Amino acid sequence: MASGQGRVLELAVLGSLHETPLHGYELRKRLNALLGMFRAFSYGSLYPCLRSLLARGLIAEEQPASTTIVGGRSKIVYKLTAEGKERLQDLLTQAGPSAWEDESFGVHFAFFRHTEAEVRLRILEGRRSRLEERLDAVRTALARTRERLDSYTLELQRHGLESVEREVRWLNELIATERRASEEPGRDTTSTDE
Amino acid sequence: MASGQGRVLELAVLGSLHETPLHGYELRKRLNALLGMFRAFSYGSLYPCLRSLLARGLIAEEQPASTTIVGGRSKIVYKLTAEGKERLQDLLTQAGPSAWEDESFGVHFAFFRHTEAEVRLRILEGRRSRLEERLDAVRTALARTRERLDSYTLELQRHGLESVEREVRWLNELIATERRASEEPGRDTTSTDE
DNA sequence: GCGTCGATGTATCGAGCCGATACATCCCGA
DNA sequence: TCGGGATGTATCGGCTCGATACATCGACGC
Repeated sequence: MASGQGRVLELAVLGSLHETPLHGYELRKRLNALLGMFRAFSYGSLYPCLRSLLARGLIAEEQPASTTIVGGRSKIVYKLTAEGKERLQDLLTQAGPSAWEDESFGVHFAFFRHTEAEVRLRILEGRRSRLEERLDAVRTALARTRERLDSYTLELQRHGLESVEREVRWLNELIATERRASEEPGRDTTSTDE
Repeated sequence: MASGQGRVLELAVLGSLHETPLHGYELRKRLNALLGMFRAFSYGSLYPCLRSLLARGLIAEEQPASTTIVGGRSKIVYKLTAEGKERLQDLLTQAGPSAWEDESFGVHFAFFRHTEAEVRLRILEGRRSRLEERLDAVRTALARTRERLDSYTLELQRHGLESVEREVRWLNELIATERRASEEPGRDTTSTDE
């Protein structure tokens, strides 16, 4: 168990490499463009993660192949191995708290294309109850202390509450869409695999 | 420099204790109610922080005082020292990137009541440019890869973009309000100190 | 030709922070 | 009376970030 390595980053890397082989620098750029609004991975976590994945045989270095030896600029291109693809499918199938917490939800969502419809639905719903829990907690706390709060604190609470409420509405729409798509006779959005 | 201890948590603790003395458990509850929507501090960072603050003389243990010795339940109540108040004023005056990043902005905002009007304005504006930077980056990246993206990724981007745009509009309103208040002749919102 | 500046690229280190966990006490209801 | 849930303090392993170091490449002016 010495690796651990934070399932989120692992999923993000595996998922990205599933599309096309990449080297570290480019991988980071893609990831941060993909998730730009939610999080930003740093080299300090990316490189250790790549090393761990390499050691576990989930990714492999791609030979420069006679064609690409132009400059000779050192560049290590990684690609997914068969085991890596299995592991990716595994991670994509997991619909637990680790899929709908703040830091991980975005990453899971970003790869929904490769996720089964049923799992998508469970993650969406899990995310929604997570947010509703938080909403309840804050609303309760707020009700007990409303008088004592100054206008800035109040405004912060109001803004936070509103943002989360909006995300819940967003999730509601997504869930409805998913339900409609899965019940619809003709079309199947799942597109079995790649 | 052995302490460091993450200025954000330090500010949060000092700011909370400025209102009233508290013990760890209660402190955490207040903090997480105050910032519920944005972050949640854990004991794993809170207690080390308290220890560090104690060692630096910024907070002190409060004697149970003859009145409160009812149960005898071990409980360590901390209060701000004079040095602690100075340090708090110091932290509240800092308007640097450390004040408007994702993790810290909420905390700074929560204590705006104790912050000078000028500093408030600079933090608000700093936060806004930070978000606008991010907006630019993502929009640029999006424009270059739009065709290649599946509908889920696109939806994620759209939602993220929209959320950040909303926060920018919120900041715009706050900034306008601040400006109006500071230019207004009669009222002064700053309320010099406690 | 020559310097240099910014983007590309790999990599590590210190330090902060979280989640899980352990342990103890108090109080309330079945 | 007994167990569970809130209160309360505390630590540990391990992940992650920000800063930093180092090297090469291409383009630009001069």
